[in-house]
Parts: sequence; C-alpha cells; structure tokens
Amino acid sequence: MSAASPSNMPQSSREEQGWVELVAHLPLFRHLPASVREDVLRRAQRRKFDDGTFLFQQGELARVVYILISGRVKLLQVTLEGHEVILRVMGPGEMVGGIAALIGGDYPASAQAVGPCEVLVWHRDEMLQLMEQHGRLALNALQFLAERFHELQDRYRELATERVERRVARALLRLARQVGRKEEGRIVIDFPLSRQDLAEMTGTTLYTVSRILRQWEQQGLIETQRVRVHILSPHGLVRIAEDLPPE
Amino acid sequence: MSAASPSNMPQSSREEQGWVELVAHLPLFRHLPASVREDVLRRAQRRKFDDGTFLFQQGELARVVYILISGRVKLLQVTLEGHEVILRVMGPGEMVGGIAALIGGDYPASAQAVGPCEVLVWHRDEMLQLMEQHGRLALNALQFLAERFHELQDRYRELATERVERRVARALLRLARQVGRKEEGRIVIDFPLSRQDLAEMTGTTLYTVSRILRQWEQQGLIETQRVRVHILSPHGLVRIAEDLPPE
DNA sequence: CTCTTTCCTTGCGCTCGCGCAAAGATGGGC
DNA sequence: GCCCATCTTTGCGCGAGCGCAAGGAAAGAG
Repeated sequence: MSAASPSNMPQSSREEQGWVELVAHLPLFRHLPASVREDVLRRAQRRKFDDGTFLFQQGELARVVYILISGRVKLLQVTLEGHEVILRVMGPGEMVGGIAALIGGDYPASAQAVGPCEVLVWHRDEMLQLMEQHGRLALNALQFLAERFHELQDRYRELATERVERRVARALLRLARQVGRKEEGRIVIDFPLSRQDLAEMTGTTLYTVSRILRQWEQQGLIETQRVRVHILSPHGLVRIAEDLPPE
Repeated sequence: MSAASPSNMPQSSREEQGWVELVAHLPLFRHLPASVREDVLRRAQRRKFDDGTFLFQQGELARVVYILISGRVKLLQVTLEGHEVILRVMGPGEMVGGIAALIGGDYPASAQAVGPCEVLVWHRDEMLQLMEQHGRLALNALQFLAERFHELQDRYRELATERVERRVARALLRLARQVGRKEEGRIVIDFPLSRQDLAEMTGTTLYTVSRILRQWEQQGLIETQRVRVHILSPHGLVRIAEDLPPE
C-alpha cells in the first residue's frame, strides 16, 4: 500500500500512468480544480484484492470508501434464508461502498472481487470532510449516486412487471454494454458468469436461466461455454427485451 | 405563491409557524448555520396541489425540486405497456424530484398528490448553486439520497426473493410506520389505499391482493373497508413478513 | 333517490416458472 | 492423466399466482 498522490508516485510505469489518467477523468472529479483533485488523491491509499476476496462484507461497519481502478467487483446481498442477490457488477472508475460510508452505519451488501482488482481507499471521515470543504465534490458524488438510483429504480420496475425471459435478456445486454468486448462479429462478456449468477441478477433460478439460454443458443442468438456467454445477435436479444415478436 | 423566507412571511398564522418549524428541523438542513438556512429558504416558493394533480410527470425535463410540507404524494412509474408501479409514498419533510433535478435530464417517475398538498419549490439551477456554495447542504442531500437508495435496494431484494404474501405484509407494515395513525387498539392507514395500489407497490395483481387481504381479515389480523385498511394485529403481520409459522 | 362510477370479491382454468433428481460436461489441482 | 469440484442440462411434477368474467357493494353526482 502506497500513498496515491500523483506528485508522489512510486514509479512512473505505464501502468501507473494508466490509473492516474483514469482517475483524473472520473465523473467524481469533474469540474474540480487540479489542486483539489490532487489533495483528494493524496489522502487515498492503494490496495489490491485477489479473486474472490471481499472488499467488505454485508453488516460490517462502513469505515472506508473505494474507487475501483482495475478489475471487476460484484455487489451482492444475502437474505436471512440464504438467498443471494447480485445487485450490480462494477467496473473501473466506479465508487464502491460510497453509500454506506456516507450515511454511516453498516454496509448493506457485500463487495466481492471477480478476478484480481486494484482500488483506491479513503477513510470515511476524511472523505466526508473533503466533501464538506469542496461542495463540488459532494455534488459530483450526489450526481453519481443519483444515476445509480435511477438505474436501480428501473431494475425494480423491471422485476415488478416483466417476465423472466425479458429480464434475462436485459441483464445480458446490460452486461454487454458494461463489460462486453467486441470480437469478430460477437460480443464476449468478459468475465466468468455462471447460470447461477445470471439467476441472482434477475430474480429467478439457475434452472430457468439454463433453459432460456439453451433455447437462445438453439435459435442462434448466443453461444455459451462453461461460465461464458457470447452474444451473436444483440438485435435478437433486444427484440426479446422489448417483447417484440421474433423476426 | 409567495416567497418562503421566515423573515418575510406573509402572515404568522399558526399554520405558517408549523411549516417553518418543520422545515427548520429537516435532515436536509441539519448542521447548517441559520443564516444559510434562511438563504436557502428565501429562494423557495410555496405551492399547493389538489388531490390527484401531478407535481411532475414522468419524462418531463426536470427543472425544479420540491420539499413536501403537508399532505401525501405518491411516486409512480408507468411502463410502455401501461403497467403502473408505485415506487413510494412520500410524507411531509421529504424531498420530491430531487434526484432527477440534480442529475439533469428527465424525471424518471411521476409524482401525484394524494389529497391536497403543500410544497416548497426551488429551481434546479439555484439549488445546485446553493449546494456548491454550501458543501454541507450537498452532503445532507447526499445522505438523504443514500438512505433512500439503501431502502430501495432492500425492496429490490424483497421482490427478487420473497413470495407475494410476505411482500404485501411488509408493504402494509411499512405504510403503518410511515403514515399510520393509532386508534383504539388498531393502526389506521390514513389515506385511500385500493387493492390496486397495494398490488402496484408489491409487484402483483389486484386479484391476488384481494384474496390475501380477505384471508387476513378472516384470521382477524386486519379489517378493511372500501379503500381503507386497519391493522388489528401488527404482530401477526410481522410473523407473515418474517415467514414464521402462525402462532 | 337513482344512476354511474369505482372498487371489491370470487370461481375457474391455466401458465409460468420452480425445484428436485439425476446424469453429463468441463476444467483445475496435483 | 486422473480425480474431484463445480457447473450445466433436462425430465418431471407441481403449485403459486395470473387474469378473465361476472356479480356485488359502496360512494358520489345531480
């Protein structure tokens, strides 16, 4: 763990340049004077997490807030009965745990690394102090959170009104947009995604997801391997997501 | 519509005192110097809305943000197919439309008055400017929004994992807590609440809600009239919400 | 008081999706 | 290269909840 100030960087490998660049352009730091941004970054620490480890666990007291630099993190809740729900998959540049850290109290969900990850960490108190000093920073966080809220609201409505098949189609398209990689006429969802995962993202069971994917594969819309999904016809999935009749 | 500054109040009826009092103690204004609070209030306008009218409609450009002083407002989304979803019922002191106004763009939902309402209104730009000036204000808004986010996340998990009966029980208990009035050994949910409304709050149909309420009524847990629900045994509902066997 | 509107109930049939069970596929560890 | 853990498929039966249709009850308008 090293201090994360640009003026104080360990050594300027290409990789280092990468994250400074990334962080500097984050929406969270938009419209901030460079001096303030540096001040904010100076108070962060860097950390790495291995695949499968937890950045924090549901129920823990929220003491820190993260920004993801590289890798993927999934945000999940477990119910008392043991049901798991995946709330979101996060990618580089996103704030993780910010909400709990800002309102105080416990993390309402767990954050688990999917593959190796690198993050910046701030202590809750310090971040709050920074925000009070620099209204713009709080405002940016507010806008970030507001977007996430809006998104969650849409997902809620989806879950309340739509059939499973549509929800799964939407989930795949969302993942494609967020973490998809284009590759010779297909979109590869670029991290391990089991049927179980998809079920937990869409409020259904792995059996139902398996049957749906199987059917789509037979229709030539997708191709699947073990924990991989390739989208061959985004358009076809959109038609399902929008509940239009197949072509 | 009159300027809403305490130092500039139309006339000091008891009613007026009421809202100044209410607003002064809002979480949104906590830890703010009195001078700032007055500055913020001075830039607001007061408005009234009749039963059934809309504070704003889904899809409209978000230009203003409200704080509800009195009455109730329901926040709802309508899908393309015409399905309606009630996201939340809001009471005095709550911010309405803040999210959309702050991120810019359109309101993602409609806000409809349930009975006559009174609100304070700010123009989006002015509120943003105020927040940038006074970091504390942005921070308060952030915390408010974060709480709402947390709540919505729980509702999402509920919807994804729980049976209809539990969800309806939870919805009733939530309403009881939020807008319930105690009355001789029962809790009266103090605004018109149809079966359809409950269905739209819990992601089910009015038929299913009707059957469930009927059953609870026969078990003596609740009493219903036309668009009224009285809770006789909150404890019994909690047992259902928690999926415990009946006593 | 009557008409109209809105809301509520309930029978019935049916579909979607659940979830067990069992067998197969895949890949990593050593 | 073999074994084991994990992931996936699929048959089967079933049950929760949907939603139409029809009738009844309550409230407000005039």
